[in-house]
Amino acid sequence: MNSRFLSWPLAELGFSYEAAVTEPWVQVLVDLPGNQKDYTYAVPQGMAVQEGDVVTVPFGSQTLGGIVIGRLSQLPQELEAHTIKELEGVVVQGFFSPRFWRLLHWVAEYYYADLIQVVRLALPPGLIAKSQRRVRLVVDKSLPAPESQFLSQPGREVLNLLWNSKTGDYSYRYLQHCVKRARQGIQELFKQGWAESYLELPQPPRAQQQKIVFLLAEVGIEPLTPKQQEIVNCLKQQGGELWLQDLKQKAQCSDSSLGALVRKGYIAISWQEKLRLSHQPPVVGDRPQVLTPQQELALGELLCQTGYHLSLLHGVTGSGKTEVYLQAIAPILKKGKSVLVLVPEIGLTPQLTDRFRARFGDRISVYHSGLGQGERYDTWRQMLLNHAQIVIGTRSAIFAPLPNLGLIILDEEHDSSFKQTQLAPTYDARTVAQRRAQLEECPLILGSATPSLESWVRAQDPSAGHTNHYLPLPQRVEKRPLPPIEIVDMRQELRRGNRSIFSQALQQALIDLSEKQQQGILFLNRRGHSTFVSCRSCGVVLNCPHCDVSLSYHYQQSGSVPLLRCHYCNYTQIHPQRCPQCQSSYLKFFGSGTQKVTQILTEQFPQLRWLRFDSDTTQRKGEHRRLLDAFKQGKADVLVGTQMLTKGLDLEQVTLVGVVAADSLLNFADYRSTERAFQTLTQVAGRAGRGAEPGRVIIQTYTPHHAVLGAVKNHDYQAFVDQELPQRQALNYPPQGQLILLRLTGPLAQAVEKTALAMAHYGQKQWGAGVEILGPAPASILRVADRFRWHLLLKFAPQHRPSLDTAQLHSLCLAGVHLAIDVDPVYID
DNA sequence: AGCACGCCGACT
DNA sequence: GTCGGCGTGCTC
Repeated sequence: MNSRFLSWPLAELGFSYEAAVTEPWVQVLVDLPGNQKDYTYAVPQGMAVQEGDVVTVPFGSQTLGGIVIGRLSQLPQELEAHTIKELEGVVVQGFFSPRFWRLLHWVAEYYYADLIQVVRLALPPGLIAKSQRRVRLVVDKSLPAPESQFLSQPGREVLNLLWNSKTGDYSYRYLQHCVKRARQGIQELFKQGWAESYLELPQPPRAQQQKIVFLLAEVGIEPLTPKQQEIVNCLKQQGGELWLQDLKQKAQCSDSSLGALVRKGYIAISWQEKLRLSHQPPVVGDRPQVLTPQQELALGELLCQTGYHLSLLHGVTGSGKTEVYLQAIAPILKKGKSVLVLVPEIGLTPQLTDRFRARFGDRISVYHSGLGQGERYDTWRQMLLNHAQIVIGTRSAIFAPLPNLGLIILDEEHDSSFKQTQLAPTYDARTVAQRRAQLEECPLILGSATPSLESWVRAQDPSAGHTNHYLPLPQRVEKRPLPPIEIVDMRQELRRGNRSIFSQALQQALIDLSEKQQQGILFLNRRGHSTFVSCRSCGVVLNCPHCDVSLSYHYQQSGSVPLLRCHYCNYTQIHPQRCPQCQSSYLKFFGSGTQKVTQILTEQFPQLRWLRFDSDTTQRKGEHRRLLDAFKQGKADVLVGTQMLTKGLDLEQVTLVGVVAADSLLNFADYRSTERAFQTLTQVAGRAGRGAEPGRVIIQTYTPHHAVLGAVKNHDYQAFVDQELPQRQALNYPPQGQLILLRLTGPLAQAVEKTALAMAHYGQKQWGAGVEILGPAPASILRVADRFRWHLLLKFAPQHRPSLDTAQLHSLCLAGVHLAIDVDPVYID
């Protein structure tokens, strides 16, 4: 008997035997790429199932893996009982530990996201090897072959194939690829009782395999349709073999057209183990270094922590935070526990991973979104093994399923890439890390030269008792000085007749650089050549057709076509010869980007060799590292780049840092702009003088008396806090108050605006006086990629956090309008 | 992911 | 009409 039949009467009569009877249905997140829904299954009698168990379920014609995300005592209304299938079996019990499961629930609740979206973050793609449907002969092969006149053509072909194979057994899929209308043929064999279908049990996860497509022939007997020809051409161009996924994307085709090609014998599809590319260059082993007294002090404090603790390691640039991490990790590993290290971007910090690897060897694994599928799966499997290890990863690695966690470290904790902005859940790895550390009862270390105000306040919070610690490292290692910072007033340069983008001081510093054979960095936060193009005759500015922003001018190299590109939606067009409005040929470029700076360098300082380091030049995988290695080996004198330069690069030979224009950092409109400007400038300044030679920093600006510049110049974090914190407190912004941003977007301006107004109206009634609603207001750039954007900002004291009814909010959205809920937003644009 | 379904054009 | 080709949408 089946538990469904036993349970129904109870449910219908409204009995609840909660303690004695487990719920008859479960919600299962099926392991399906891109699937957002959960599916309901019946629990067979005698099967003990819990949240977090990995199960196999029948799904369509296949058997798939999934994870139980909830139990149901009642069937959802829209489902009919007879459509519900039973769970097939439990593969692993207690796959997520109860505390990890609680973390996921907490994240879903805090960020107003569906549990399913959170669970997905913690699961690797291809959770379970899918079980295969197979067909095998059940006739005795020592007897003569069965009479096949009862069969149709496909039936005969299938029988033939099976008969001639050694085992009389093929996968359903293989038969279908070999034989036209194989389905029909197989059915006939079943009817005759000559064959049966069975499920190959799910294998324990094996080496990750992917489908690969081989080109067998360019010309064949059967003619091709244009679509098929296109696929063949595409495959040929790629060298005759390509991963199925890539081919489908490149040739824009579906599997039905590929199936046709297989039948015609042009291509073959098979499984192949995906190459794992994590062959890292070997690193020389290294040993713990002698610590400075300050490092010693901080480490001492960290080493005596047991249970949950939060420490802010506030170390100025070059103060040796990494060495403190390394020495804090060693005893944790000795105790047999694992360590999670989060960094903003793996690609930007190869030095950090190298350093860890040099110290701890193969106990390190790296986990981030840039990994290939197989690599990621392997790393993830590795993490489940219960031995002490270190995982270094980016934001999503905070959900790494490490059992027995002994320490979490967030390096460069101020970095905004720890916050997910667009996709739900809009989590902040810093916040999640704190919660996870509490649940795992382990210490958390936040490290930065420029801590976020939130973390700084939290670390000093007297009400937190003795769990919160502020650990300063105010000096650089080996008594190296922090570089002196000069603020240069560009208005005066102009008055003195210097129209160059380089001030006198910076020009002289660049000349010195080449004479002393030293290296320098030039920073500005604009890529491309010019930020906008305008017509001198009619004054028109060339704008993106899809966004309310100007197009940037990109000039790659002499010989290539100059382009106009939108930095918001990546729309690209060829730079026109003439003004599209008045046909004049006087188009002028304004605003400097990295390309223009390198161009001017070539003109004015031909002896200096430069490298450009921004998202245009580092798009290809491994390009970061290649550029940095080239620079380190002295193949260039100057590194010209954007924001990326600020992220923890440790380049010992750099003595000069020039900020070409600080103003674009100072003039942002949102409440964090001052904090961001302070962080960016301090970080980029910190790249200078990290080696034996002292450094020098030149910051060019049109607003030299801006208060932030004063704090940056004096390396004075406290001064920055003293200016900024009172302002935040006065207006109830974080860290005092809390924010939730409701982002509304849609293709129709009116619909978005109306929705925003309706939502504000609803909120006023619903959320009470403790919640201040700012807006609704159009975003600073109203239209991006043909979507209009409106915002609603909720501001409240932590105790007045509203409970948002997300279903209700979504129902307020007019047709085509999308709502994204961003809790603790970092950018409000 | 895989499979059915339905639409479309080419051919009996 | 029928068949193959091909995109779309559903799977508890």
